[in-house]
Amino acid sequence: MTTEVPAGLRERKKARTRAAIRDAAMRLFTEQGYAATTVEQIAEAAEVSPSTFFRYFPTKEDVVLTDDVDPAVVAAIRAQPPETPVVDAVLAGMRQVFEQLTEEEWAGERRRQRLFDEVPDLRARQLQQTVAAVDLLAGVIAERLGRPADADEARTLAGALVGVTLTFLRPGEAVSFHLEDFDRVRRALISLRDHLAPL
Amino acid sequence: MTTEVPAGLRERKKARTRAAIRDAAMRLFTEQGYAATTVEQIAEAAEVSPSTFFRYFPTKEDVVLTDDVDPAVVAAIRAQPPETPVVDAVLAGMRQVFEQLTEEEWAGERRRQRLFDEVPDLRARQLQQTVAAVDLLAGVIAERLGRPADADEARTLAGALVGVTLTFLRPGEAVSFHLEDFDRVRRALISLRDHLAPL
DNA sequence: CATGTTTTGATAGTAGCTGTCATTTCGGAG
DNA sequence: CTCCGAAATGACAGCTACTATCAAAACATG
Repeated sequence: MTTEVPAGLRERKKARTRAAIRDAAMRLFTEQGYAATTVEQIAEAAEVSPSTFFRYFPTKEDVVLTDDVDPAVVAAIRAQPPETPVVDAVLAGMRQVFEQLTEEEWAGERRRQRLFDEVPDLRARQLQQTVAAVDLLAGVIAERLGRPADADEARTLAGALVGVTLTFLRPGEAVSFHLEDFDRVRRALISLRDHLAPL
Repeated sequence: MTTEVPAGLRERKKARTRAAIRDAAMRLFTEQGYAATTVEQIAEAAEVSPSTFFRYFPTKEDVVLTDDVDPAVVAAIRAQPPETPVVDAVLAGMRQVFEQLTEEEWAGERRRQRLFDEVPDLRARQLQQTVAAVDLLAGVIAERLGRPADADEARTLAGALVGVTLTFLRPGEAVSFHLEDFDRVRRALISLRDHLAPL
């Protein structure tokens, strides 16, 4: 996402090492599969010691689990004009971020997604991140509604939105997230509203 | 839940062994913590070999992850009169199942929940189960709506309902799920509906 | 009781992850 | 440029979850 070049030589080398490890790992994962790739192999391919690997990534899983889009989405939502209704602001924010992704970033995302679909452990972890995203989202929503951050109202809306989004991000689903998909989400939300009418 | 006594001696012994392992594990977990308890210790406490442990539970995590309530909820929803609106049927189904739990079962649930709150790995796995529950729920909802099982409409509603429910089952929340909590969920859904109105 | 099947235990091995400590690499002060 | 303190690295040892294999024991059935 936002690629800021850090100052010190040390910092830059660290960033390079980190990238080298991740690139090597992703390459090996796609070549031979996740389970079949050992940390030792990754370390060797990245020309570092296994110790160093674990200094950069606490677990083998974490190599795949770097996610910068969620915070970006939150920022984009926050940037929407305050008179926009909450749900529309959320949809617009998501849409903006996804539209700005470069083709290369999309490719990386797709590779990651494929790994998630294949490796149950990774999938479990990703879900955890998703749930964390609910908190983030609930925070922004609460802001917009002028409620305290832990208001039931905000948390419910966030939970429902993420729940619905999850529904469209299932394994096997093409995660393209272009205009047509947003229409689909919108339609889904409308039908949801109608089902809630009898309450 | 439904405790059916199996016929053969072999089956009964297997059930007993399984229970012994789980009981020993849960006891040790609460005594010394999850991470600090090794499979070897559990096996010893249950008077089986480590090999046997892994025959009964594929991973250490699975000892904690036995869930019989989700299917029960689905069955209860299915048992609601067909003229009841979907959302009400779901709420009623959940409520019935939770009301039928014995105090002992509640205690076990609470212990499990505490472990989930403490151990991130377990939490991740539990989430995965939750997502699987969305599928189950979507199935029943589709039935009621007379739609195909993979209809967006059903999946959306299921996703939203589970998402909202998740919101009220967070770490730190008291998972009592009695009448007052159901009112809370209902109110949350009503506010959700109102926020979806502008669409 | 004799048979075949299922369950179990022992053993050995792999790999993820942690901790420690000496060595190297880097940034800044003189 | 040089020296010094701090940070990064690598080598090593160790623990534990998990797998694979195979022989022994427990059970079911005739």
